[in-house]
Amino acid sequence: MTESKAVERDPESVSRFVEHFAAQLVEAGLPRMPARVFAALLASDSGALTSAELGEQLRISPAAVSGAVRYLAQVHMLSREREPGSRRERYRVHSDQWYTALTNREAIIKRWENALRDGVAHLGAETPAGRRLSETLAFFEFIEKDVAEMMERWRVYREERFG
Amino acid sequence: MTESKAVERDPESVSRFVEHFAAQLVEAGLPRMPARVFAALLASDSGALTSAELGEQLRISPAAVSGAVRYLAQVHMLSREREPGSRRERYRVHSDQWYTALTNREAIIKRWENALRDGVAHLGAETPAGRRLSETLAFFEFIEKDVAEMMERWRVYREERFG
DNA sequence: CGGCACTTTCAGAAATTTGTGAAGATAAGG
DNA sequence: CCTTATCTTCACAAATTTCTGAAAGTGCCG
Repeated sequence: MTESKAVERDPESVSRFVEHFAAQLVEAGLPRMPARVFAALLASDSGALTSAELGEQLRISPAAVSGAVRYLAQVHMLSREREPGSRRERYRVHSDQWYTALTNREAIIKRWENALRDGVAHLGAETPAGRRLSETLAFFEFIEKDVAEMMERWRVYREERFG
Repeated sequence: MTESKAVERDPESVSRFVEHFAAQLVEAGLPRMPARVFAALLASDSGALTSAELGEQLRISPAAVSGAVRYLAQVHMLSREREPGSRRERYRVHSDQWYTALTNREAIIKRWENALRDGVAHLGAETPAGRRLSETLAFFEFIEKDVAEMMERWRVYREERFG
């Protein structure tokens, strides 16, 4: 080590990580601003930042912060906290919260399942297309149950490894 | 039943399903044209259609079909088949193929993991932010292993239910 | 080889999405 | 109450994405 102190938070280093990780999230389908805001929170020491801090660090307008935060709250990747005795709000990532959010394609999958059931009904369960749809549907139903169990296993594992 | 015959493929009915299901896929982040093409294939009896058939059914230009197909092939949601003795190509959904494609966020997750490892290294494993990143990384590593096992269970289950 | 039946590529028009500044709400503190 | 700090909403400019028609490949078949 060339540094004598424990690691200092080098803003540029943090920023590099934030932008890089955000880019990966964007590639996975998250809109740009929400991705950047989320990455910034993830890389913060406290796990929570104010709108002003986010705006400054990411060089974006309050309006952009507001929009990104609304998006993230909606998909449960972040929660809002009121700072008592101030109108300043604080946005936080709760680890568990966002794990579930990620696996919480559940709502989406539910709607896929419904659409598929419709399809089977309209096309006829005994047609080739109907059968294909049925199998797809069965896949999602299977996955859904199993994912729930998997998350349970993760909670157990996490408990013993991270307390 | 008012119809005497087994179910007839009512084009309008098929189209309704296709558009509806495609809409759900779009909401999950798939681009519009690929979603429509994929849904059309899913709802076809043969499970495979030519470019011309797709263009006609969806009322889109050959160029649009070409673009959508390229996209879907790239993410392994479809395979191309040459019709022997013709330059006509046939695009097919293989059931299993697209299950794996869906869970094949794997490639994406790999890159997330790498970005997170970088982050831990640069921010310091013993900082609060570093620890948060580590835990997130552990989550993905855990998930990854477990998803593989889950897919194996699905294959077994599918075998016995659908042959 | 040359025609034909398809497919892909490309440049640009049209639609959509994003981010901003400015104006409007909300509520704490004097 | 009025001021001030903070967040949200809105209308619009800018960037990006999506589709199309037209032109250019590609390779089967006579």
